[in-house]
Amino acid sequence: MRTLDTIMTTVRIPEDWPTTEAEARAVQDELRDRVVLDEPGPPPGTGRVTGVDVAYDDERGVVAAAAVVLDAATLAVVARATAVGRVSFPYVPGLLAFREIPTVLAALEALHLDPGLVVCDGYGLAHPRRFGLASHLGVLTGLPTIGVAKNPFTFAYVEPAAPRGSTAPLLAGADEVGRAVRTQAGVKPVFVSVGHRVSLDTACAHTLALAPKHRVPESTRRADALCREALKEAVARPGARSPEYGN
DNA sequence: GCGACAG
DNA sequence: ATCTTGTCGC
Repeated sequence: MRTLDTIMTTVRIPEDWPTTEAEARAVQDELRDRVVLDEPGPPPGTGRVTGVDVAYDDERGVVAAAAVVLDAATLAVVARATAVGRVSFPYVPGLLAFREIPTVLAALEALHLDPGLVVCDGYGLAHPRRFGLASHLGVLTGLPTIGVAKNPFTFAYVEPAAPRGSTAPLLAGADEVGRAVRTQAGVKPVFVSVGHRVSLDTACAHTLALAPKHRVPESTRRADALCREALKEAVARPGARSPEYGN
């Protein structure tokens, strides 16, 4: 048995990618009703779960994404892919998807296998316009997606009880837009929301199953480590993959 | 108008 | 996200 290969690719930002905040918000308003909310989603502990994450070198305008596929039952790594490109949008709260999606899409496509449930680092429905990164990625790919964030963003939440597995609503006014999930006893919860084609209960169950030893899901931890590696490599050896990172 | 604000 | 040393703990 040899080391698992990592597929590496580069990104080209679409010609019609939004340039201004107004354009980006318009895209969100146009795509938001394509989110599917009436499917339960894949059962936890079966099939595949894929973590995606992105790392940046804003000085050089370089971005790297990683997609790591896990066996949902064992959490063993099944496949990995990375993509490197140029930053496509500045960080603007509420518009994170426009900064992360081109590179994440390239990494997912490079996988050449069904990713199963995609776990994003950020939010889905818990978003000012109910269309965060996870929902956006779901609509673009048709894949079931969820968002697991490390911070409550602008939302209010009730502190979950101390035991692992405790949950409490994440609130936008009176609406439960997500859930605070305690993945480790006595440790700050993570904030789970529905992306696309998955129920909130299923999203929370997957999150708990993916975090048996750490606060953050194993999928996200693996993707985080891999995209950082890819970014280092890309900055150290520009053009090693293809000229100008594809752009 | 001012501050807060996923990554 | 990223900048950053040492340090306590499994």
